[in-house]
Amino acid sequence: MPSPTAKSEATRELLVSTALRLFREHGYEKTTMRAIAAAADVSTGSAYYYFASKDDLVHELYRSLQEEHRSLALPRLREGQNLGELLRIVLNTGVGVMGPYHDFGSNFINIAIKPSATTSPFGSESAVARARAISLFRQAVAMSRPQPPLAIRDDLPELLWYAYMGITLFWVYDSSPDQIRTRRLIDQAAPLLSKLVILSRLPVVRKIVEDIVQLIRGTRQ
Amino acid sequence: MPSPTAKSEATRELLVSTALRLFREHGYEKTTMRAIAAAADVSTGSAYYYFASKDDLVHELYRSLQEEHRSLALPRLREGQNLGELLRIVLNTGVGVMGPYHDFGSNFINIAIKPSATTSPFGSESAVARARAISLFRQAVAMSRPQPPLAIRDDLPELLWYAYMGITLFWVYDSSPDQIRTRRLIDQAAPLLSKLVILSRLPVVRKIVEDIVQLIRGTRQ
DNA sequence: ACTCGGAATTGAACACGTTCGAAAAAGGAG
DNA sequence: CTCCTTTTTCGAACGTGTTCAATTCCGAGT
Repeated sequence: MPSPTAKSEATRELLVSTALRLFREHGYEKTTMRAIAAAADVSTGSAYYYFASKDDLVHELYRSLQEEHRSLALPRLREGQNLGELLRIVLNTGVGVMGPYHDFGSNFINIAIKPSATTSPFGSESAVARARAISLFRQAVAMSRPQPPLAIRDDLPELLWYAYMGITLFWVYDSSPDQIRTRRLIDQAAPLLSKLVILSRLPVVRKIVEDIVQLIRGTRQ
Repeated sequence: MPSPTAKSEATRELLVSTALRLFREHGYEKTTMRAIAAAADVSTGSAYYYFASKDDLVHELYRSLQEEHRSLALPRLREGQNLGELLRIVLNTGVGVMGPYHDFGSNFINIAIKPSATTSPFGSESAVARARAISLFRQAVAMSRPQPPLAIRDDLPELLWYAYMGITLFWVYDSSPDQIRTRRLIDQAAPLLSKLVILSRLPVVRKIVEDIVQLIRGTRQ
């Protein structure tokens, strides 16, 4: 894709929308590159002209879900709620959005985990996407009353995002109908996380929390 | 593999050792099933007679590493050390054993993450392998002085194993030479975890810790 | 209007993981 | 030994993701 713009943008979009539809309708494995290309009335070679790999197409789904998560969650957050409730909303909205794709949740992680590519939630190359995901938690933290202690306020969103990653992992393995167990986990974990934040005010605890924050910061290179 | 024993056991072992060698020498992707079969002087079909998939072969590597981790770590643990030091040893030994395979660390996770198969560290089907991994931490906990609070002693090994999984994830992304950053992380995190355990004695903290333990237990179904 | 150069498209081809039907080897019972 | 079943081996073949040389398309410069 050398030139910045062109009417081939339409082809690209068509491929994305086709791919996402097939992913939703037939799952990850049944949706072959040939099938996507055929459904979009282009050759397989053309599909590869726009997307470097099948994973790259899944990456589009990933971004799409992230945006949907954001646009669904933000309006549900009300200023002044306590952190636990806000977290509950953000997390539940998250698994709600992912729900239709539960059957290939593991493929998500497979792709997300690769240290290469822009998809990985951890790799340095996806710092932008990660920051955007974390900003959702930052918003929740900012809206919460009472406000979390200043000492951790800046790092809390990232920590909460890590927790979200853990819950996502649980979700992948959750074979209960409608992933009801994940919902229960969230309902319990959200207020718990909130309590932990409050706890960090305690003088004894604060020392260690500061150590932990330092540790996390250290991992950022 | 219907019959329990046979001299075909030798063929199986040959395939395993060949595969592990090629994995070590050429990495994950360069080591094709055809290459493994050829190096073991059998047909690709035969390789599939013994192993359902390439992942299955990686699973053998996984188990091999786990045993090596165990047999290297256990003799290094001394009764009476504090938990932080014991943890440091277990964790460092772990990443040490994995070291030679760092280049396909992500493949490990890819395979481990699949909700199917016996490989997954979380899936219910690999309860045995997971229990064995956790037992290494149980040993460390049992040897530590002072002993962790009774309230969490039983669940602590599993929690520590989760921490180990997190560190492994960090290790996968650690591109520093010899994964030195992961070593630093371990050296900091181990005493920190130990301090957290001590903290759980505090009356205020204990309540929440009990909630967390309940939560973890709940996730076990 | 013509040419030219890059953008876009194509379908065949490759390598890989995996499957499969059939054949060879290995036992075991008579 | 012979027959029959079971285990083991084989290699061709399939479907997939991906690559690539070749071709067509299209717009800008003259």
